[in-house]
Amino acid sequence: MRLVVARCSAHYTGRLSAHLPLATRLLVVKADGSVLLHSDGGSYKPLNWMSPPCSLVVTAPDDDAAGRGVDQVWVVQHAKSDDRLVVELHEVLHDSSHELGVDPGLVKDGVEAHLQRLLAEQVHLLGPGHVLVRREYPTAIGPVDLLARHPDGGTVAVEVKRRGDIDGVEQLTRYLELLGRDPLLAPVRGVFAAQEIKPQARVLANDRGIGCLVLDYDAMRGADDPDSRLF
Amino acid sequence: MRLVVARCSAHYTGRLSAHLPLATRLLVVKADGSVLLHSDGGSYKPLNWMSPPCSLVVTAPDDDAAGRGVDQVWVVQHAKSDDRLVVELHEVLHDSSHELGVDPGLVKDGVEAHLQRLLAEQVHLLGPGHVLVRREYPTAIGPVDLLARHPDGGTVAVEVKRRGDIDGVEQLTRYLELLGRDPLLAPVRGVFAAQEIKPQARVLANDRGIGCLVLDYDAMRGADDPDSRLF
DNA sequence: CCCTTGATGTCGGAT
DNA sequence: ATCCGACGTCAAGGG
Repeated sequence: MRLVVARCSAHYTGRLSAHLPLATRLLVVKADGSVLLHSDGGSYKPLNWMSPPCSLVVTAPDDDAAGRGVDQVWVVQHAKSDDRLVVELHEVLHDSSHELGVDPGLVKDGVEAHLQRLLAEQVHLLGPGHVLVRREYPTAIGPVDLLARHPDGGTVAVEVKRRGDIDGVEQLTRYLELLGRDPLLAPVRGVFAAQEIKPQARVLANDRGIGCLVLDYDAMRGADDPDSRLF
Repeated sequence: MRLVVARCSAHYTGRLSAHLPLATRLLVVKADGSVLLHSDGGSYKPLNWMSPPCSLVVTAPDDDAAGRGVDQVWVVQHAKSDDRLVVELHEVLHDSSHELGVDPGLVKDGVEAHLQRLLAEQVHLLGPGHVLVRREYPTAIGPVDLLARHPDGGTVAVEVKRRGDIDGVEQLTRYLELLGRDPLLAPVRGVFAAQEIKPQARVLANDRGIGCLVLDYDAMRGADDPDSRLF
């Protein structure tokens, strides 16, 4: 990994065209040739970048560029598309290289898949007497997150989201329409389950006769395994 | 901006919990206190990070951590949520600070707004005899990208996207339903215009009687102003 | 390999 | 401030 701090300007052309005026920025060149241009603020997204696979070629400036005070020109070309990033470095304030090695990568916990698994284990949260049929119940238009038997007969289709917005209700609606035609399943009720349900989503769900269930992730995780709450 | 290269491990807790095993990484501390942990590969997204507003506190390791070889501990706490990133630095290989100043920011071109403007100017692409009514035609549920008069009478509502997927067709369908009730506009045809139209979106559009128009951005830009193709 | 969905999405504009 | 949609979205999982 190479770290360069320099006054620079940049042009990107590809899916759009973009230009960065002259300013002092951090340039990161990773081992795979990818390049990031960061300013001293904002979030983790670089001002400009090139994703791998790509190649970096450093050249001397032409006469015109040299006249504008350019010290060196970086041309970063994507290997599979015509995306191209051209950086003009005017003044290099820092330049160092470092051997980092391969990263073991991030270990995650707590995403939608986990919520889905927990609700499958705690299907009683849908109401007493519910029995899980299966997770990821397949349909022609994609898998339903959870399918359960309703104690009064019929079936309950559950869409699980971390944050429940209107799209999730639309998605569940499409499933319900399809599943409702199956005489082995009908009648099919719908439940929209999420850690947080947006008001608009709740209104739409109610309007369509879909139930809403707010999931308490910490409580569900605690019920699943008290020890795992420690971290 | 502070750049540190160090062997480190990290824990994040917040919207999820995540762990980074010990490895050599780049740590970037920006002027606003935000922190990025980058490996020497992957994309522009860091392995772990904390977005502003947040505060960084560097402390000495406790006895247990010191026993594991930890040299210093960074606690990065988000100011408005309970998101927290804890980094244990085992060995610092590089540490430098740099004054970058404020960045003037990115100048973009070529997004959906530009496509919309070009199609408004080249409304003949909808077919001969079409006349533009207006861009951003207001409705109760939001503005329609383009509204035009059809040569055979009635109106054409156009949804413009860079990449046309199923959501855009749904959006246009809602507009058509609403606009069709207006006797001054009816009958209202729909056209889904995008640089690229996904097969599923095309099928759905056809099924609903909505026309599909693939936009050639370069050609439209060239027709608009040949010089602007140079960059 | 293409397609679909989720994301600690991020980011910007409008309400 | 919140809500909503676009993004050079990226990245992972399934057919």
